[in-house]
Amino acid sequence: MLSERRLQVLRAIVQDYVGTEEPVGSKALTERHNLGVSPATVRNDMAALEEEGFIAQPHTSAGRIPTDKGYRLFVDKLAGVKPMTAPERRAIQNFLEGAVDLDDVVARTVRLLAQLTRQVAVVQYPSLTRSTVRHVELLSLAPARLMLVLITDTGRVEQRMVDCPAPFGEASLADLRARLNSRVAGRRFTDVPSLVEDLPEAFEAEDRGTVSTVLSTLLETLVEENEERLMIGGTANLTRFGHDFPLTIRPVLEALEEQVVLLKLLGEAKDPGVTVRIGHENAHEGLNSTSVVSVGYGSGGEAVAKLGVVGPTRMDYPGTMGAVRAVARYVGQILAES
Amino acid sequence: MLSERRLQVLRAIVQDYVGTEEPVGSKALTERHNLGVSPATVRNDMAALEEEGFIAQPHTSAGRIPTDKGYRLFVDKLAGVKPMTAPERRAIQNFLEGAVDLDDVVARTVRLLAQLTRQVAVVQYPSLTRSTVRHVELLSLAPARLMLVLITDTGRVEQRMVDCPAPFGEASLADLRARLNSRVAGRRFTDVPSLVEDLPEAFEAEDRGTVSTVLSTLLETLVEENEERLMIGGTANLTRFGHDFPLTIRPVLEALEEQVVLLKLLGEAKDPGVTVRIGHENAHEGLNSTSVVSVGYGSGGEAVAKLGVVGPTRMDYPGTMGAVRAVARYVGQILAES
DNA sequence: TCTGGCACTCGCACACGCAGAGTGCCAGGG
DNA sequence: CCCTGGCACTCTGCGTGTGCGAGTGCCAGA
Repeated sequence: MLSERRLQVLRAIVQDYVGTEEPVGSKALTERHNLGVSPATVRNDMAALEEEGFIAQPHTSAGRIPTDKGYRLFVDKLAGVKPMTAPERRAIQNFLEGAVDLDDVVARTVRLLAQLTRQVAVVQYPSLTRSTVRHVELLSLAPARLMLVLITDTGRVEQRMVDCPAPFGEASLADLRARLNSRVAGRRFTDVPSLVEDLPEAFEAEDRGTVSTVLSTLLETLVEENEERLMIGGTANLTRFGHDFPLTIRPVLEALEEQVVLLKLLGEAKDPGVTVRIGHENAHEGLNSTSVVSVGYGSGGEAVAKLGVVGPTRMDYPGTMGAVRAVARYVGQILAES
Repeated sequence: MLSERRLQVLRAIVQDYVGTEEPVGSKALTERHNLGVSPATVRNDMAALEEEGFIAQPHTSAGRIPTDKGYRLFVDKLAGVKPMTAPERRAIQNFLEGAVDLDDVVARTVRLLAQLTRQVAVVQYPSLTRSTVRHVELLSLAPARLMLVLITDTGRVEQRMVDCPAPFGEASLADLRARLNSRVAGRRFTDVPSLVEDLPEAFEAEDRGTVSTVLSTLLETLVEENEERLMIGGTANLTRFGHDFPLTIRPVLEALEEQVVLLKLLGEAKDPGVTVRIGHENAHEGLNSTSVVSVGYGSGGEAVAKLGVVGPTRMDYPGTMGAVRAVARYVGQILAES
């Protein structure tokens, strides 16, 4: 186990490196933080920390920089979450309250997060599986062609075309619409399959094919749309990455364009609180030199989606975590109100 | 007026510079293109071209590079649009045909354009104003709260909440729905206002307030949604920009995040054919070192939206223009079919 | 266990010199 | 009149060499 002072040294190294972006040496450390010991002692501690793999030196006779393992220790043990100040909170709230619809909420959240953290922000649209149905609408576009519209309690709208096996009369349509809504309105998506199972039986034989088709389209929508959408922003902040960044930035931009990758990234965060994945902890190798800070948010007590930021491993973890947590909280409030 | 040979020299300079990304000198020019004259002669021509502002040298005793004005002349007079090859056309068609809905069409188009041109692709969603109404649906969510859903012929769906001044019965709702659809279905958005003008008069006095509210919401949707959405992709291609690119890339990324800027950019292109805006011709100064190649596309003969690419001024104009034009054409076809 | 001292190691910035590419200009020839 | 070959000049990029400074590791002493 590392002594208390060595942990303090590590903390100091992380803080200084995050601030200056330059390897930090023993002398500078003792000057900027009053550790109460001399540089020589700090050097010994550094040697030990390096031995354990928490810090490394880019070249012999340069200062030390934290490794992924070092950041991990820092995040887990040495740093808390820095809460937002009262004015910041107010600003967040004001900014989000101006939103007019779900798209706008998400768009504003992305911009807000990017601005607060000065990093790349990623916000997942509220997921369908955990939300509830507000309304299902069926429109007849042609004799054997329907449009299915699904409206969720988070304000999301999904539409699907349905090609019917047989023409479907207006009366049957109205009947189906009414029955469908009385069963599923207000219910959770996960409950829908069992609730509509026996619906075709209530109809004439000639209509059953169409009813089944409509239902299976509805169920498909619930599942398929779990390839959920997300929005990203603040990519201009990537330019603050580092000096050598043509090489660093490219894979990151590529990864950010792959929605699948990002969704997996956010999905991996299982904690109820803020999750941090540092450098090589990220499965996708394009993101090996980045850290991802994410958290779930939701309209009720429960998380319906995730949001987070992607930035260099050399980031201000306490501040970023604080911002992410605060934004998630207020977005949740906004969603609950609407 | 410039002599024929001088134009050839300019063309050769543009082609070589685009290929090599390095200033091109008189000797290299005569070697790579058989102009039939000596380097010395070419030097004289270059001096003249520089005098006129078509080319410039980064430093004394370096080769020449084209200026924005040089590219402009090249695009206008010296180069055509390079048509896609047959296999390329087939590939485009196949790729786009797999799309399942409008979002998917746009997403695929973006990826396709980015891949073909190796640049940043921008695709505007088919605009509302020029498309026609397929269906208007009204749903009652609460006694005095309706949801208005608008479905366009391009498959786009917009929804709006409507708070009614008075409760609105199911019968009135069905009536309004029927009347509304019989008037506007299949009609152009621009025609809608005059078509629904007198609708409230057909209703009982107590319902007129609500009907008016619904109508004005509908009209608002048409106008307001002209803050149209768009999708971008291929930002990773920005890394191919140049050597000094931290400085170049930042404002570009910033500009790309401002939807307003991009929409204005695309909107400026008035030509029926492919439009090219080179370097400083772009109003937004973050894009002063980029060129924008754009074109309108549409489901019928008429353009309902724009798409294009953003890349360095040093780009392969004929190839890019060909790719943009071809993609626009096929997207139009796909939209017409669906 | 901490401290001060000391020798050592690198990386970085800067200066120098050289080779190569490109230019402008000029006088001569078709 | 236009083109050509030649010539002197300019500038960039690159490889080499040197000095400085920051930082380290180790050791002896408190």
